[in-house]
Amino acid sequence: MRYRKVPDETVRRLPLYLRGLRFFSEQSPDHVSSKILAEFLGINPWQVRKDLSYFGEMGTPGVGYKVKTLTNQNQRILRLDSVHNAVLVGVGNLGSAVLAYQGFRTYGIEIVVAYDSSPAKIGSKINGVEVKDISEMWQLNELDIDLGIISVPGGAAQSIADELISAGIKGILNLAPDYIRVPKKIKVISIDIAMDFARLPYYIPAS
Amino acid sequence: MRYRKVPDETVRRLPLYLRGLRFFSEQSPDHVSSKILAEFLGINPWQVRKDLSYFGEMGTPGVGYKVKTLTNQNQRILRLDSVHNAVLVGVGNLGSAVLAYQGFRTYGIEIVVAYDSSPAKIGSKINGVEVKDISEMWQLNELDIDLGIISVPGGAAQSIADELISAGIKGILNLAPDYIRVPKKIKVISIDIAMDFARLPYYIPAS
DNA sequence: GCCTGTGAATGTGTTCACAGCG
DNA sequence: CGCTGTGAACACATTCACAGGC
Repeated sequence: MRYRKVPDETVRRLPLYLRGLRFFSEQSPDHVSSKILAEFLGINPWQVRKDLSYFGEMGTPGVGYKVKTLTNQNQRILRLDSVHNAVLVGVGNLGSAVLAYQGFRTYGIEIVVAYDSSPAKIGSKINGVEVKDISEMWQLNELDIDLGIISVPGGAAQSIADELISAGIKGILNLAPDYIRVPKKIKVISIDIAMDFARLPYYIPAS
Repeated sequence: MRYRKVPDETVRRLPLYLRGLRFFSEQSPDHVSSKILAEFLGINPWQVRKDLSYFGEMGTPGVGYKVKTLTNQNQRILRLDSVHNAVLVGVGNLGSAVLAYQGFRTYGIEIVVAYDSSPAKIGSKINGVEVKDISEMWQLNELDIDLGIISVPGGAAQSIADELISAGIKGILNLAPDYIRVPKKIKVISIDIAMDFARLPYYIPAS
């Protein structure tokens, strides 16, 4: 199966494997089997094997996958082997929470600067990150930042995205409830927590 | 195509259509076409038509879909036509942000109580929602709550999920980076922002 | 002429079953 | 004998193309 196109769903699961590998590396073993890893993550063993096989032969028959090696390979594939700097725009409730959240660091991603339009917030520091005036976003060009997080209210995301892109950002995590139109070169991943929450009742049998 | 099984991906998009419909209802028109709606949401017209057709004939050829009617139908399908009460567990950064976030209300979901283990937080009110001691979660049984949000640190989600389920919760939005094992009757939707963010560099061409 | 609804065709992802290595 | 890697079978989702209603 070498050299076949990697399914997007496989890419989506790569960070999940990283999460599992991190867990097992804190435990004991040198090796994990697809079965053990899958069980921990709540998926099937053959899915794990198939996913990993897209990138070459990663494991050893009869033994499993070497935790450390697989972690490194996985990080390299996701380009998480080098540090990525990120900018966050919109220091509201969600934006502040994201700033305070340490979870990105474990993947080698660091938020180095934030922007907001509210005078009350500009100049302050949240979790060690300086909040600057949104009208100074052009300065981003000077910095080595390739990722952006948009956590502004609905309706405002498109113009922020445009600014981020013209400031050289290559990938955007969009937390606003807006569809944003971008050039093909730019990758957008959108999360709308309210939308995900809203489909939960569908699955609940009538009370 | 009547009476065929509704694809999960279609259900996932229903709240998206609701988002679009809300936008257009604030504008002018009685009707929207699949083309207009699709363009606003960043998807294809035929996807919109196919999705909606699973639930019967919703539109009028030559005219489009009636905004108000489609909104009502959509809400009924998602069971968002009645109010749902929710509980949130874990009033950290993310949990507080979610409490303060108004976005759920527009879907008819209301967080009515929160729990945390930190004495500093217990007894306080965040955005009008009282924070109670996590050891009192059994009291949930008394209330009419069917949804739960888990926003505790990684590693703690499973035990919280167990408690929520034994307190009668039917659906869980899991924001913690944990896989949680639940009975078949219970629906879990998991969001791991860090994980989604972490696959962004994969799509960015080498700098 | 415009727009919906939908079978058919296509594309994509998952699951299976097993050959082959350690 | 356990576990990986993978073609093949299957399941699911998207896209197309167009018949038919307004």
